Amino acid sequence: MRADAQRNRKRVLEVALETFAAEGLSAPVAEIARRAGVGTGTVSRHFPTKDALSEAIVLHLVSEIVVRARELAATRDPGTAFFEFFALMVEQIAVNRGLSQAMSGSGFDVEAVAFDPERNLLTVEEGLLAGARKAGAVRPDITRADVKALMVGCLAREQHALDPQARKRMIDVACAGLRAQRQP
Amino acid sequence: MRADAQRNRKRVLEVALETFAAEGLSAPVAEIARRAGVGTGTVSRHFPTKDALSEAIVLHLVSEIVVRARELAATRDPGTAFFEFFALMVEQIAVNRGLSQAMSGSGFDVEAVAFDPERNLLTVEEGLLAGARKAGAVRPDITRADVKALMVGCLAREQHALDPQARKRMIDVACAGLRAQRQP
DNA sequence: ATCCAAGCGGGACGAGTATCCCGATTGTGC
DNA sequence: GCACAATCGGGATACTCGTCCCGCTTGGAT
Repeated sequence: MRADAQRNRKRVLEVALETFAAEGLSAPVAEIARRAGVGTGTVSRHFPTKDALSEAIVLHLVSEIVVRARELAATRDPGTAFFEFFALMVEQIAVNRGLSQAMSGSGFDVEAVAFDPERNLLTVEEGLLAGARKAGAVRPDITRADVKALMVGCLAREQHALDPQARKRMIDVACAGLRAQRQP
Repeated sequence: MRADAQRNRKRVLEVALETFAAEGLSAPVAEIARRAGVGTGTVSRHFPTKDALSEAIVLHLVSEIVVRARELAATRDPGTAFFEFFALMVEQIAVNRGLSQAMSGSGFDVEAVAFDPERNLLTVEEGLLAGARKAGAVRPDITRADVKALMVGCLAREQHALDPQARKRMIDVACAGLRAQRQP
């Protein structure tokens, strides 16, 4: 691959990351091209479709989160690891409008991307959840889908106010719900 | 208004309700016209824009929910009233894809519609929440936006499985979080 | 039965967007 | 330097929708 092509590819990726984070997934490809200082043709040559572009970005972000999740799993007791992971996910995704949309379902399928063997977020997540369940830190009937749904709830909170205190409160409420035993 | 015009208006409203519930808010107007057996012109004459159509529908649904919420407020103790209202909202909205989208923010503004004086969902909701807070049934720092965010979370759960048991569990988890006191 | 305005159907139009294509340009091996 | 293939830019194309318009139809009052 020619050096300029490599530069352009990297630049498009960076700009797309920023743009999707700021404007959401509906940002036009032409806008990304403009900001990156290239033509639309250059974008679509490197990433044949818009989905291919978003996937490349998400793949990168997910792989970063997986690293931090593994650290948590290794250095904390099961309960703490799980709840810190929950907060970490929400904090990371909350500042990225594109990721929020993807999580909330109005976008492409994050799960499909997350199945990539080397970066398997799902496995780490399941491991953290299983550990927390076993340690009695979360109710035994909670599933991964429940956890994700609560994350989406925390992210939805951002629509009303970008108040960090409100975000913390939501995370706290969600975690309290996961922890509590079933009501009699 | 001529009798046939009245009939058509009603039919369009009914079909649009079903269609938005089943397909979501992105269902084309032309599709609604087709199902209603009328031309697109007929739809846009009765409802000048697509938003006007969705608003008419939401207005109707909200007014129904408000009636039931007022009943709850009148016949239950504050805590029970609030939690049953929470479950009621989720159950009602979960079966309507259009409403779910509107709640999750990827649509028009439900809050604006809900401000309609005679059908003020917000007031009832705030009243139920205040009552529950005062009775010590929910943590004192919870706001209406927090409650809505948790509802969105419960609705997000539906994307993975339409399992009624999972829905109940999510509602239970969310309510437990609202109830619990802040972690030390 | 007649008339005519209210109402209707559905095609025209325009906006927004992703994708493809091709003539112009530029990096790179020799 | 030179040649040429890889790469680029951005206009052309195709598609989906919402909204508007206009010639035809029909309800309902007389």
